[in-house]
Amino acid sequence: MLKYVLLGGLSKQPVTGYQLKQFVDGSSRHFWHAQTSQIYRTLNALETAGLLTSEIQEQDVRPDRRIYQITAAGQADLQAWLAEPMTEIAPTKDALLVRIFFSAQLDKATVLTQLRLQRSLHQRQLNLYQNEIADLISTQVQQNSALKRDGLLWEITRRNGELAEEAYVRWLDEAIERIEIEF
Amino acid sequence: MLKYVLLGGLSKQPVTGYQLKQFVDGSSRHFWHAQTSQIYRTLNALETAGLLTSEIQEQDVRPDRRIYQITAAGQADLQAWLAEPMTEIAPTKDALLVRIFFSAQLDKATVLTQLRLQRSLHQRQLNLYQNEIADLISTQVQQNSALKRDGLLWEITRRNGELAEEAYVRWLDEAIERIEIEF
DNA sequence: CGATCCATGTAAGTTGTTACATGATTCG
DNA sequence: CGAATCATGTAACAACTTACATGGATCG
Repeated sequence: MLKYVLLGGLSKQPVTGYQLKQFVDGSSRHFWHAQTSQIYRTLNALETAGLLTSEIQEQDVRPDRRIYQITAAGQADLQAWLAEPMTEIAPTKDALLVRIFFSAQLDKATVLTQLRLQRSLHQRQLNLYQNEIADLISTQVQQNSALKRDGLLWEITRRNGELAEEAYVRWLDEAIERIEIEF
Repeated sequence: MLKYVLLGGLSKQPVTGYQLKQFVDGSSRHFWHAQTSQIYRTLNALETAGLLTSEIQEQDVRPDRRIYQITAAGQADLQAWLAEPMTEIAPTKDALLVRIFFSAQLDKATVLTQLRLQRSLHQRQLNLYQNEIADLISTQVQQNSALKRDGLLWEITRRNGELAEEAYVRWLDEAIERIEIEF
């Protein structure tokens, strides 16, 4: 799966591993993430498989860098994967839900502190989607009109994050209220 | 993390690996899941660490089974973990969002088919939360009044699934409409 | 009589995390 | 002058997935 995130990130222009890491920490952070070490290992595997090539670009000021470029085989693999119908829904792994589910022995104050802290974190994430990320996408599209089709998809992806965080914050508010009264 | 799901599943009564697998495929499915093989391996590790013990129970009709029981050390470890404040939000990994983000080269019909299929799957999941899972929790609590505190937490966890799926379906409806018009 | 349930695991492989390692440049 | 940014990786470990393996009992 990281494979396709990287191929996707390379599908527009050749970039470095470092730039892909920034993509994974930035734009793609809310639907896929990875550590630097894993990115470089996956890039090596993709190069071995012939889905991308790389070459070193020497630089005077900054350290030399390795530029990765997607091959025709890589593009074909990516497009085939993108078109594959998904017959399942994405599984969730959420440590907060695990904790809540088993928290019957904890005292009320501990549970409430946990939920309130999460509320502030998710509220901040919601603001990020509504402001910084929304602005980023619209400036990107305005600067390059060739990205109109991409821009729509980025906006749709962003909107998923916004709606998901909205629902999560609403759920936390509900949960806090119920715990206060019934726990 | 699976560690705590298993300790949590064992915190009420001793059960078998098979029953834990059913728990992981059932009630805990929407916040944590695992394969059978991983469950048995993790149970071994937990036993080695002294967080649980096991003994074989012979059965006439059915195959013999190994019953796992949490130790005092296991209970302490679990409670300490439950009380730990979470300073980050759960990261998302969603292959549909990866696909949508990079789908600019695909044709409209393929993208719409993808989204509509996902809509039907998430709608079904939403119904599950609203009906089967809600009923399951309320019958469990009615049958055993000692589970009132647990029942509230289970219900809160279920409600997270319901709100999340509601938001996801709403997002898919929005996305389908925008793609139909603007893509 | 075939599918499903009960019940437990091993082996091999892939994916992901954490820690470590290096070193120049630019910004405040 | 210290922190952050640019830039790339290795090593070790932990977590997770997929495939394989077995075999009786029950249900439709």
